[in-house]
Amino acid sequence: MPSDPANPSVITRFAPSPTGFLHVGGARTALFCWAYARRHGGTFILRVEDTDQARSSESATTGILEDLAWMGIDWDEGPELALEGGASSPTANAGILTGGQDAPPSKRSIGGDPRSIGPFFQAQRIELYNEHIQRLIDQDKAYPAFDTLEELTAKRDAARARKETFRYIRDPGFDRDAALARAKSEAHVIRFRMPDEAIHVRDEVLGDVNFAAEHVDDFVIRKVDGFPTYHLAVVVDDELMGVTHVLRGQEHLNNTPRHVALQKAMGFRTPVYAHLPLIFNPDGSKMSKRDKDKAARAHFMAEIDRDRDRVYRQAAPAIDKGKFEAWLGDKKSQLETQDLGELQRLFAMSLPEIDTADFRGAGYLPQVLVNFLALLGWNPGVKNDDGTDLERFDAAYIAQHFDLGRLGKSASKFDRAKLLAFNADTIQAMDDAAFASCWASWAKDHDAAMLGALPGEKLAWGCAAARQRCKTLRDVRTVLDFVLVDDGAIEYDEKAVKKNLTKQVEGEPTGLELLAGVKDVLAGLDPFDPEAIDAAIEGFAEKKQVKIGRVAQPIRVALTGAAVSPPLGLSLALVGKDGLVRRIERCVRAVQGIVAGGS
RNA sequence: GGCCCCAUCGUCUAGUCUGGUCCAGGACACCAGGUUUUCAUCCUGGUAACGCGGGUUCGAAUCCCGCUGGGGUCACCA
Repeated sequence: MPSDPANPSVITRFAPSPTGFLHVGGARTALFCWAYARRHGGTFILRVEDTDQARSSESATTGILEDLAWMGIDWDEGPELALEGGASSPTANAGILTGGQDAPPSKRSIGGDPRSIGPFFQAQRIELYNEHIQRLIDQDKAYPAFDTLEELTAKRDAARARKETFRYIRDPGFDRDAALARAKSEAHVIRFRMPDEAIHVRDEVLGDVNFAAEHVDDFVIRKVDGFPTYHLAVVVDDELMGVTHVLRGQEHLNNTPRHVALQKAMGFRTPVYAHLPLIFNPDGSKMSKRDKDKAARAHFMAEIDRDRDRVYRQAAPAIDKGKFEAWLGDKKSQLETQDLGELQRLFAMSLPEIDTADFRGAGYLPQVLVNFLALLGWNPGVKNDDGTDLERFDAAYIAQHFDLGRLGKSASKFDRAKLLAFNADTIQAMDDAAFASCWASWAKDHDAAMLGALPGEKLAWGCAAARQRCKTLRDVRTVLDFVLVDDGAIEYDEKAVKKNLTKQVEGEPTGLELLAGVKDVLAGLDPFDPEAIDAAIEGFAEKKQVKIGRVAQPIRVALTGAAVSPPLGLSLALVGKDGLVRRIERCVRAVQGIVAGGS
């Protein structure tokens, strides 16, 4: 890893708050923080901002750490995460496919605390924050305040009614000693005494940004529950952990003057700031959990129109009926993430992907997501030999070339079609064996049914048959769906039957006749493998002096009900000889019935 | 509404700092052909953008101003 002499000790951090899954926006921030540290041979810290006691959870923390690791983002300092061993784990795959730049095989976990700067959970650092808060109070740079939430809300509403901006105004008759005495026995927050001066922020992406003094008020630095607010905690931790570069979303730009003022007041350094452009939905709205909720509701509304009872029956294992009804009935309500996840699995719905875990579940490859995310707001500015822009690269490339100078300023819309195309291209570039192992490890968690239907050599056949037809790992399910269908449950497409089985061509046998004929050839085949099957079908067509399509298409109809399937040899081998014979016989009977009934 | 940020094809963007090589390049999507026993893959070609108005200049996508539009933020959330 190249180290930059001008920046001998770059330290970056990603500091998620564990209130849910890792949002793609957060994932990109983490990626850039990681890449910047790697590029400069520096240190990347992961810190968990769990000062909101009510909303934080341990499971969310674990989920975020795992999603980062899945993308191949490893942190030098922070909570430890044990890596799954073995080449089949998603994490190991990420490493292999991104050029093996991740943890060496000997490294079984990421994180740690070599500099003794932890703990990395803010909830465990309360005393540290209190020391600094006390110092600010002692220096008269902060003070206790006793306003109730109701009072503040009332003032805010009043300001809004007057069409003015609410600013917290210190009581003109404020008496410091009295306030300190009162604070000993009364619930209170601590507010920072914002200096009466304009704040200048230098941002590596946006340039110079100035905030006039009157627009920043005395903000709370310690809540009534004793926990610090984000502003205080982030400033103290960044200083104590030696953070030199802060890369974060542009929604934080307006917080920066507060942080700079706090740093000045406490005698801290101001890190280099780089505010990253935001990421939106294609329609310009925010990418939020809500999108999933809305899509799911729309899906169910449509389904219920068709068959209400079936939907309720099918949903039953995932969600309480009352809860389900209440949610469907109230467009403003939102389902809990867990319930929504269960329903999604049960109904095999595809909902808009918002969180990293969504993309993982939908069958996107980690290196593709990383590539695509990097392109949202950054690009290497390099041409390929053929004159096209370089836009396909892996995490290792980003780690070697990422720089702040090439960050964009304007927000971008998340184009799933392009991500899908990238994913498809990457799958097309894999060989069948690599695809098979990649899919199998994914399917273990996300499509156990299909994995179970492909024992032994069928896994390789199935993946070879599906790969070229897949844009995501999940697509294997759609492509090979005919394998899972019961032999006796195939529904025949009318047009396909007419075109390929019953249509009469002067001087040639019908598809139905050819199908019946080829059945005997296939039934006697041993071994029943793709090569043998293809050879047998070819031989049969030759003997009957028809083009191969005249034989192939009827078989497809018998196999899948439609005139579409992966290559025949592979497809037939997947269903197996017995299944195939059953399907052909059933198809012949069904079509003969149609012919007899119709004439 | 106050404050702050942003503005090139439908979308992601190159080009903007260092004005001419740009009647603006690439990618995805879309459209039209071609290859293929089906589907898909694949190949070829095409449509398509400098938000508007003023400056500055011999010359502006590039510099300046205004307008318009979009976004962020205004919590004892982070």
